[in-house]
Amino acid sequence: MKAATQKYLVVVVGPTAVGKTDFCVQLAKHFHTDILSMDSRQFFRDLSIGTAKPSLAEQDGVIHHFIDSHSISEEYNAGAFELDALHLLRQLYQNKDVVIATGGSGLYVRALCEGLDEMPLIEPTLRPLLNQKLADAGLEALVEQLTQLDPEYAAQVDLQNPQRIIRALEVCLSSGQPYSSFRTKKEEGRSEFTTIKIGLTRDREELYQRINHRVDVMLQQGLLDEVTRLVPFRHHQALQTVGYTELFGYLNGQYNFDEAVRLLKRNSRRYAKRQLTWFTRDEDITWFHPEQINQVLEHLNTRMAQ
RNA sequence: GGUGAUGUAGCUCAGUCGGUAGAGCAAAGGACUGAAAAUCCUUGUGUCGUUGGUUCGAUUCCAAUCAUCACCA
Repeated sequence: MKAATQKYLVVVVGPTAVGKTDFCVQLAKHFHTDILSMDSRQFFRDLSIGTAKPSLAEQDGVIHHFIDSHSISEEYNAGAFELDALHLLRQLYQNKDVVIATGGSGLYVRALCEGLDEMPLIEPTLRPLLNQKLADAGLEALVEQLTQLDPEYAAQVDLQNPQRIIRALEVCLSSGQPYSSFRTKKEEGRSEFTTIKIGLTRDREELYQRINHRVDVMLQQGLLDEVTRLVPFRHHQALQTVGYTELFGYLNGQYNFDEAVRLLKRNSRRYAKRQLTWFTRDEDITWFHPEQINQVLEHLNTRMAQ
């Protein structure tokens, strides 16, 4: 019927180092289309080696969006990404039927595929204040404040997680309304395009070997130099990142270089585990091994014919 | 060949004056609505090297044996 005008977003997710980049470049070439990155750290121009950002050679002529799109001094977040990415997709769909989106940041993937609830603007001075209160008065004080402003949310959040509590308080204090009143979970979905989600995974042991090896390669490529250059910016949110924090610790003299490498590998493995925890919960994802490109193409054909 | 030490969780080790064991690291599982590569929660059963002996009962004592290490020849 309207198959000719149907638009598709092929979403490829998976843990770090599983092999998404190479896989997606192949997919993009097959569909003669672009890649939209959903990776919360590859946005930043000054973070390259440590984020395993695809080099120009690896991009192999395929246009990658949301890579090198921001400066580390910018505060970027999942809500802004949702708006920017949707805007870009509308442009791309003017002359493409398929776009590939890939990344490992679960919240950003959700923002693009499902959409986040609309939230009020936040008064930017609040977060520093609340962080100060956390340091001075402790978590209990924040919990108490939240219990008064939004008892409903207080009953369901992890009350031991300061970031969750502070975010909720930011919303409550900025808007004068409880955070929970905005969390309507209205299942927005996307009417403009059809999303097909592909998950890439490997045996845990194989994945961990790849992670360990990739860290060694990053170090050979000059990760330590990259991190050293970024020391003046280490307090930016963009640099609260695996690969950077461990080497900052070494440069600070907190431990020796071998220990930094050990921590870097370990934290990368743990990050991969967290990604898998997030993605395996998503029942819309169909899982493949990165070498199963032909099976994936078959799967996509079938889905697109429906 | 002799003497001594060691052999307990994936790794490094502690411990049980005989009542089947616990730390650190590693690891596993989970949560997640604008900080998300962030943040937070939970999780320790392992032939106590092997085979015998003593004992109501042995990982703990004794003997033999194997392995590893050190020293002496």
